[in-house]
Amino acid sequence: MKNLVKVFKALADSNRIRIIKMLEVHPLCVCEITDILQLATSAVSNHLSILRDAGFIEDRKDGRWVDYHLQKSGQESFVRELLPLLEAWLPDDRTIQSDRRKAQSVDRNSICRT
Amino acid sequence: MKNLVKVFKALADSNRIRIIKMLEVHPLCVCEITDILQLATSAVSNHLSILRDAGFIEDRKDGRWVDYHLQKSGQESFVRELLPLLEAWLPDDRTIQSDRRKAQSVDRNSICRT
DNA sequence: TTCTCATTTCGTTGTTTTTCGAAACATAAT
DNA sequence: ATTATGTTTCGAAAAACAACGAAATGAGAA
Repeated sequence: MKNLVKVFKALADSNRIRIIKMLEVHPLCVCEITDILQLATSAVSNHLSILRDAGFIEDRKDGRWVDYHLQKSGQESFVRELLPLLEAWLPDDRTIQSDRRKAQSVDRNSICRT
Repeated sequence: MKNLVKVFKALADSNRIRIIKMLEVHPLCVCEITDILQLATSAVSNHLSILRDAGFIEDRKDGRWVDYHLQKSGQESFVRELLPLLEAWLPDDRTIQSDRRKAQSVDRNSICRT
């Protein structure tokens, strides 16, 4: 029960739903997500840790970046059943469409060095 | 998107999940749910209005009571797809089991007149 | 109508959440 | 080793949320 509430809490925020929907395109690092969401890096990092603790995503070091990707076959059964639903949802949402377009074309090398 | 967040926010609370799981047994009025959750009536009423606004439940007047029931075939597609998942989840949760047992045997006539 | 009683709304309190900027960390590059 | 840079953690401020009791509402019963 506690786990299920944690899973739904993770989904109860529009920025975190945007993150999941852009990770459906392909893995992204923190600075790329920050660039798309237009939030402070610390806020994005916090959202990512909430999604990770709920079982939706996993991180992997890649050079000096940390890539986040969806855990479609993770151990959390709630997540395994919810991710396919989410994948079919919001196909016509303007914000989601724009996010995903940006996710396809971001280049971390040109974006991150402020 | 706004709707989807509203749906997940509605599920991001253990008392509201308990309500949904007990309504799977059969419709209940506010005072019966209050008796099972052991909350103030006003708190239960508020939870019910959040679930109603999200599309999970509907109310119907029955004498001086208001019965709430699940909207399995409602118009909100997110809810229509989520309710079957929820129905399969938490079968072994002690709190849920106890709630559902109580839901089967509550008698509003003996419970409500304080 | 008047009374009763289940339910909703209101006002308040304490907790949780979201966000930011700054500081701390970690790791490549020089 | 030292610097540079992507990420995380910390501390604080504002907003959102859940709970309660009391007052208001509204629909049956008398």
